[in-house]
Amino acid sequence: MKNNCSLCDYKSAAAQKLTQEELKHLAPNCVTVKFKKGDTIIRQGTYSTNVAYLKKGLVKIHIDGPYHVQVVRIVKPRNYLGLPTTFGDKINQYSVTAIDESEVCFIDISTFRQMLQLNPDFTNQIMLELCKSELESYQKCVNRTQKQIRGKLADVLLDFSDNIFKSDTFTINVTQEDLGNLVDASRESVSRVMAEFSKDGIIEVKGKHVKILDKDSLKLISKKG
Amino acid sequence: MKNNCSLCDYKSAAAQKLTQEELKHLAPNCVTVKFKKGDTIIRQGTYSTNVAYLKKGLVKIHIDGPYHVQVVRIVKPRNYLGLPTTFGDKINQYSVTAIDESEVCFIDISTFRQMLQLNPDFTNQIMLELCKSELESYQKCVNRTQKQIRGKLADVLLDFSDNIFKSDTFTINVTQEDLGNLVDASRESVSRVMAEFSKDGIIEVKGKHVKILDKDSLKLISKKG
DNA sequence: AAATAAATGTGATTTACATCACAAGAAAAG
DNA sequence: CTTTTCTTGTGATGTAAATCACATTTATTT
Repeated sequence: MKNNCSLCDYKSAAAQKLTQEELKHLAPNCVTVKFKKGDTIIRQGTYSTNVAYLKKGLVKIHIDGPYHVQVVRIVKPRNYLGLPTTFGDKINQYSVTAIDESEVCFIDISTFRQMLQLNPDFTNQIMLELCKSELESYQKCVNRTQKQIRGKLADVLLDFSDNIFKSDTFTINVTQEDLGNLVDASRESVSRVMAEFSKDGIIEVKGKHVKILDKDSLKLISKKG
Repeated sequence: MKNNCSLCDYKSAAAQKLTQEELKHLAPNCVTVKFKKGDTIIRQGTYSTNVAYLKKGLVKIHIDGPYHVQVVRIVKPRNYLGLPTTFGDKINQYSVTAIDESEVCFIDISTFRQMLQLNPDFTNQIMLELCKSELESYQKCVNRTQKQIRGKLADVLLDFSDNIFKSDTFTINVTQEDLGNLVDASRESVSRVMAEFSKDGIIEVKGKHVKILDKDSLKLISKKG
């Protein structure tokens, strides 16, 4: 697909720091690829050759653990997907899979490096994002290991509502097994807790469609476990 | 303390990319501070105003979790301590405490930013380290949540032996409570597992002094749980 | 539309740890 | 050197959540 990065409506915060000149140079060195639900965008263990950037859709980042997969996080558009794995290691340390139909822009790594060399504002923004996501991953890990399932599921529901879908009603295109892998619980436990939340009138579930009825209760459960 | 960064024997991989000129500029903008065992180097919740770099000693990075502290990791010299917390947020998102007597170099953040602007090799190295540590934190989180205590303790002992002390005998200046917070277990469980490892002839413990007798067993336990 | 596969719901059972409770050692403070 | 505080060891008890085992519902394929 022929690109014109200058006109791209989905520029990252970092790319917005680039000059017209630099964007013109970027255009021939990146490709946009569409993925269907369930498609693998990045596969753990393969060589990482490009920086991936999510323009549209929704994806999950996941790692093969010693016993089962762990879903590290759900990522929404306007975020880079493979920065640490592209820069930090030649081999991808995690997989990325489309949850909804998605559009990903793959940027040639040496071109990306050139941008870093040329434009300090760009670099600064990228570093900021790297740092933020590292801090976030520390915090997430603490919650994962210390909170119990009810609290973690409440967190996830709040995250979906507040950050990802920005709405009290949303459709989660992931199985309960995925949710389990996201909060380090078995799918049975997820099922039970979701049923409990429903029964208590905190959420309303119709298939994959979720409506949050009582956000305050969720916040309380998130805090108190 | 008056600095001469050019002559510094503890330069980071990144700082080694700096020119004499740049090092000269760096010198008046950083201070080296000594810390005794138990001293707080960075305190979660306070403003972060400097980049911290560990020259000598040993420190732990820890976060206050919802129920108890989590020791994120033990850091050995020639590593930055506060990059994500300094760049990613105005407020420190974690604490750093000296485990052994330590020397930390505090670098003024605007000077550090200048280096990033001036020297792309420096920047590249810093970014590499950021990415690596993010990947590492993903991996650690997976292990933390999926392995059981025996496996996690084996990991820690192997990490001490292979990476931190680079010796089969070492002195861990941390309590079993700390070890518990490092592997997400109670201090009682740590005590029990250590006793078990001792009984099985895998390690020899005399107070805080540990000798690894059977590394292969540890590796096996690390893998199989 | 029928057949097959995938995802969920729910009870019964098991388990790895936490927590509690207290004893005994080791360090630090007086 | 003695007292107090911190750290460790070890049993008994409790518990959140995994696992097992099916039943049932919802998708997908043919």
